[in-house]
Amino acid sequence: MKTDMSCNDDRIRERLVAHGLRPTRARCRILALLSARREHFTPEAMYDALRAEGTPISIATLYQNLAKLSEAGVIRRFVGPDGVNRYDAVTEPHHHLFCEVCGRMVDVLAKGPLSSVVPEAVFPEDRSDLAGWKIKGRKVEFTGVCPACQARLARSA
Amino acid sequence: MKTDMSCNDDRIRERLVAHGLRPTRARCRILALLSARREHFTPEAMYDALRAEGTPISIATLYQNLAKLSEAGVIRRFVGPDGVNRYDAVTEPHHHLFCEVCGRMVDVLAKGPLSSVVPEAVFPEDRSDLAGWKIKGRKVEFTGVCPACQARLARSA
DNA sequence: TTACGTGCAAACGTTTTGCACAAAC
DNA sequence: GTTTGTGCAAAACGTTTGCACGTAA
Repeated sequence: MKTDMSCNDDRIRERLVAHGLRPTRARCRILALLSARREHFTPEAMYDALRAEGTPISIATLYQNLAKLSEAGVIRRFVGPDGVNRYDAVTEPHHHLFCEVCGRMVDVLAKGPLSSVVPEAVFPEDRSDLAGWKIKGRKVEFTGVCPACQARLARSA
Repeated sequence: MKTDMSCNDDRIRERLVAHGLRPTRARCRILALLSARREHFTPEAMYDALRAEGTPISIATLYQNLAKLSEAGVIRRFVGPDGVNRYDAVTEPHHHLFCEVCGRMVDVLAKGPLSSVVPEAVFPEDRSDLAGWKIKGRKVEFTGVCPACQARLARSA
């Protein structure tokens, strides 16, 4: 029997409180969604997913909370190669893989010597371009076609 | 004496024709602008720059042509970490450096062993996440503070 | 009870589109 | 002469804001 209209997952609730945010209904739903799947939702996709789950929230509340959660550091905002805003709940450093067919974006948590993924060739000898800059972050973003889309394309070809 | 209202630079004209595009006034101006400076213009910045040069084009024409030129492969569209569309006329592979203070974006044409820029640490052993994907592109994007902004900040501190 | 969160509707800035006229071929 | 590009104004899009009401502490 569920009498509480707000957070029913203590893990989620605690994560919010630990970051100084009230564990409200909307925030719990958003954070639960982002934590459950290792997927990089767009605001639109979140709106649809929450509605499909039977816990719809208004689009204004969604945006307001995405901003709050990002500021507080509970989630992370970034922009995909298609220019669309995306969010994730992951805190470990990782990079992204973007499917140019379906637009899906997943994590690259990995892998091997970097040179096997990013050829040294694109990074020639001297580094004068970086001189004088204070580098604070670096991000590697891969673009390609996901297994599902490859299969679908092969079938229709 | 300039009687031709369209392209007066043969290099630019030829580049357009080689890509199957008519060398119209607007296209020549856009491509000339992007070729002249090694800068990554936003649509807004291009609109202002063209107007300042005395060769204004309508905002609709600008967007229409940025789309055409990108499709044809004459210029390249990408999205900065701030989510703003940017364009460049460079065809060689290179990466980008984004100043989080002033928003300026410049090329990183370079440099040294990749590991000196992107620590191997962020790329652990196994590569299973990439399994099944057809990787078509990779982009390294650096975020930081440019020399000018560092100096300005140091002065006001 | 007081501060804060929510949802609606309206506003916003950016990008796209429909259409008449003009330029390129 | 036919096809394509241009510019205006209007529309569409994703995101933000003002405000009245509801919820958390």
